[in-house]
Amino acid sequence: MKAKITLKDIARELEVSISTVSKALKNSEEISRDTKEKVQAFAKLYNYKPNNIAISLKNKRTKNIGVVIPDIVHHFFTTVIRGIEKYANARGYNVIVCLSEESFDKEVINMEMLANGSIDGFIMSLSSQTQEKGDYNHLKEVTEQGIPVVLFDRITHEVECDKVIIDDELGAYQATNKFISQGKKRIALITTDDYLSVSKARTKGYWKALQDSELEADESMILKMPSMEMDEQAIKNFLNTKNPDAVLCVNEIFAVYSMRLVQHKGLRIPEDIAFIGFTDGVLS
Amino acid sequence: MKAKITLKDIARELEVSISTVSKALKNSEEISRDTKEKVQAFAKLYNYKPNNIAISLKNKRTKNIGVVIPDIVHHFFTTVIRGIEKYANARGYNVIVCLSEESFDKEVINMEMLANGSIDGFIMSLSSQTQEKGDYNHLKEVTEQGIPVVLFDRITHEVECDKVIIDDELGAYQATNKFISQGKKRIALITTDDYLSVSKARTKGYWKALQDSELEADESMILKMPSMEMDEQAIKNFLNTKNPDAVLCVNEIFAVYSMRLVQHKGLRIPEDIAFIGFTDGVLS
DNA sequence: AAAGACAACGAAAACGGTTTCGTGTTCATA
DNA sequence: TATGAACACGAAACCGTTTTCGTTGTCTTT
Repeated sequence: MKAKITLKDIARELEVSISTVSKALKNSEEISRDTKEKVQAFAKLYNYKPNNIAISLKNKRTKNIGVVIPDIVHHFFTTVIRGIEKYANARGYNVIVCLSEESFDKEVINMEMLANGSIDGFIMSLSSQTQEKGDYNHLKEVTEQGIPVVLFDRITHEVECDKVIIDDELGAYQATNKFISQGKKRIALITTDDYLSVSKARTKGYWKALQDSELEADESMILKMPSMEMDEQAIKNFLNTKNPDAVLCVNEIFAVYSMRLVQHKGLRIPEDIAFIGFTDGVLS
Repeated sequence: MKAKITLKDIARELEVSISTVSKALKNSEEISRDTKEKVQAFAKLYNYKPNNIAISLKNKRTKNIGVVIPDIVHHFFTTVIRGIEKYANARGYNVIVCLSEESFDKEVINMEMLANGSIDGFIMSLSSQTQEKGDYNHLKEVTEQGIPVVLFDRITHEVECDKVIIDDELGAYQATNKFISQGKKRIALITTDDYLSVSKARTKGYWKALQDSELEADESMILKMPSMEMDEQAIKNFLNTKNPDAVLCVNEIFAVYSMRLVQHKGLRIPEDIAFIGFTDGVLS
């Protein structure tokens, strides 16, 4: 086991000072050609690599970026991580991934851990519990400390920071309009509870599209699932009693389950009943 | 913007030395009750949190663990990450995720970055290119430096380190036997090239099961896809010419595509043609 | 009253770098 | 010959901690 070599080691071996070694490796003008070559050759020979931690401490920047998301076994979030990682890596940054698992407490703890010097900035999507609770003090604290935060997808407007979202309201509006223009009359929506900002926006877009049309917007055509857990029975009942000819689903899962249910009933898709589901993941 | 407070700040305000503050916060016996209370109260008031980087430098451990995987938009790998993250987090560790994107060079670069002090250990699954190339020097180097490495799923036996795998050979063997016991005669295998250790093991298990049975093992019943890219035409041709009554697929994707193809042909599953695919992901 | 014990604290080194600011040579110039 | 650049290098501070090893002052003991 050969331990990592440090500036001090090189300095001792070559009988120069640490400062000289440091400068030589940076190709500083102050160091003579001779010395530089000697030092650089030695460093290469022993495969010297500066210690990231020491540099971080000195420069007060870690070249790490913290990504905090509610869930990782999820096509959307992994796609985002892949994008972040690619971009970050090309710029010499590393990505620290923390999972809140939809829990407020975990989100807070994770952020506090990372905020104590481990990262230069956050990219995050809020946990459902956080959105439900409406408590964003942990976010405000880190921004007040000067740590940049970027919120994506599950965001809040109560914190001053950059945000990146897809226009859920517009998307739902357009999807619903598509149904309308196809002559669908009984357009249902299957969504989750409103505490998820995306669901809320999509519901809003759906509602608006109906109000802007001749069709009447009917609260009872909306099925709000209390959690992300699948409740086939609830969907079944809903579809049977409301008998829609078009269904907008706020996510893939709901769409796929619903489609299976109506297929079992012998209905044709999309002639008898049409579907649009959000996010174009593996299931689609 | 209120900057983070340091030991030095507290020491200055309270007119004691840095060492006293440090000890007081650690509830050291050498510090008087009075001083400890004063320091601790002040620290709490100003929300003092020690700087992770400084501690890392001092202790020579980062409480970070590096996870290097080939791909993240993948049910299996995300499930693993979730498991790692959960376990790590409970022990105060953070997870740095690096993606090799199946590239040898990226894998090497990522590991070198992390190995310079950023992490205490690696958990990784090899990129396909690395397995193809058979070059594991980057792994050997970090282990020689005393950095622990754990390989999972896509492993190699050429590096001395802990490994965690599922018994792919046994799994394939049992799956193939299941087909045989169901009376299937023409059992095909759709796999990738052998450089992926998992594919190799699964192919071996398939082959062994056939040899152990009365059925003849026929090389031509094995379709080797040269890459992970889907080539529908190749599968189509294969299924048409070989006309199997059972197909073992080394991954979900192959299975789903193949099933769709035969469904289009009007065959019944599993009566006319049965399928078994590895990994129980979203697609399944 | 001198000596030792003990309590409470501070100085300084260390982790591994970067960077500012000397300092001692050598050499050309007035 | 004295002056001053220019050159090549080293000392030391600094980043924020931890930790060892003094150094005080007070109190007890003989």
